[in-house]
Amino acid sequence: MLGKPVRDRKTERQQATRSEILETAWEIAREKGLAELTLRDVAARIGMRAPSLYSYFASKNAIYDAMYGQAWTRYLAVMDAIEPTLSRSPRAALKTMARTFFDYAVADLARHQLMNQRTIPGFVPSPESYAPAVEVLERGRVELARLGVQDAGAFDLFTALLGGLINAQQANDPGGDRWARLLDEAVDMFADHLGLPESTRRRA
Amino acid sequence: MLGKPVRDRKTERQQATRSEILETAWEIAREKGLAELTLRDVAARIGMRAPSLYSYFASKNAIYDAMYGQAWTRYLAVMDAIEPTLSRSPRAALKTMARTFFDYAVADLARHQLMNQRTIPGFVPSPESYAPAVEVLERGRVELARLGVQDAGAFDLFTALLGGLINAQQANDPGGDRWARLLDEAVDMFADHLGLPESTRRRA
DNA sequence: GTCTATACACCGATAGAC
DNA sequence: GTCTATCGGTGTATAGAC
Repeated sequence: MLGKPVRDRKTERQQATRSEILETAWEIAREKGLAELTLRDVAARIGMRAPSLYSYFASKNAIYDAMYGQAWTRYLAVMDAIEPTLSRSPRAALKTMARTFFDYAVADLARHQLMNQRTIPGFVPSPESYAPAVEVLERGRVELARLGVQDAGAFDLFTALLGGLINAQQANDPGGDRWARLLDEAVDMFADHLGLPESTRRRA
Repeated sequence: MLGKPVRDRKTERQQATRSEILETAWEIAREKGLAELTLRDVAARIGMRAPSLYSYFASKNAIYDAMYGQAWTRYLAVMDAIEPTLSRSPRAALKTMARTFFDYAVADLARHQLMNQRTIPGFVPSPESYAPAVEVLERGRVELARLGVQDAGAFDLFTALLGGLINAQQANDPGGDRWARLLDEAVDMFADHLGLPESTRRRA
């Protein structure tokens, strides 16, 4: 009686192939656009035929779903990295959080579309992949509460403001900074509205 | 020698059919979603076959394009209607403008997707159809300038804020009012930031 | 002149041989 | 597990019926 091996080489191999598929999918999405991703294209780049992908993912949407989960999970890691640097000043911390999310969104159009827009017809993230997105939001909510922003409506206002700036930047000035350079001002506007300490800069 | 008739019955008929196609396309988009629109479906509902539509529109995207133009042109009419009611109070006028645009966007999901999002892969509005959208923006810019908001960045901030609220409402609480009820507060926040007269309501 | 039938290339997905 | 073959769907091009 030899018992079960510690490592399951088969599932390890399976996982490696899944990762390879996802990596290739991201690559194509960045090159050609998220919607232009095709199974035949993904398969060809890794030396397979399209139907073989169904051994690793149940459908094309399942691939999108895994990508969605990856994108949000990776952003959780980004949040972990910046958390220690969050200043004691509420405004500075708000600005860092906003800037970090803004930059992550703007850095990869395809990823941003998948994470924050409904650009793939019929795609709805599974609860499993949605979980990290919820956690990002929840961490943001907690962090803002810590900074003195406890009102639920205020948090909704903050996310809408941030999302609006990201969207405007991506849609109307991709690659530029027309809305990016308004980000700090927007956060100050929000902070002023809530009466957070420090700064009172206004426009003429 | 009879000269050219005053009315061109042929182009009249052609125009009528074009309108019928667009009307049907809107109907399907509202029923099934903008992306689920198919030429075969449109054609079937008006008693045609799909290829026949090519006598009236050069492509499917040309249909989307015409719809895009219609949506923005109709909003111009909405602006005409509310313009006389715009109060002398800058804040009240801002709120009316914001609320009007918000309601128009939220009233028809498919229309909003077409007007304000890039949800159709590969669709880019033609200059011709883009014109009314530009005019809406330009009128908004002029109106805000009249109210004392002359800074270009401030106008960009306003559009981003408004767009963010609309987007959040549609994406996260369709049919509800979680972000709709923040609209007046958001406008006040913006107005406060710019130092516009009247009101100073704050959150705790 | 309008509309249709046909066809093409491409897509996601499935069935079954190996 | 990967393949070939195929299905039903799409947008679209074109030849020709009436």
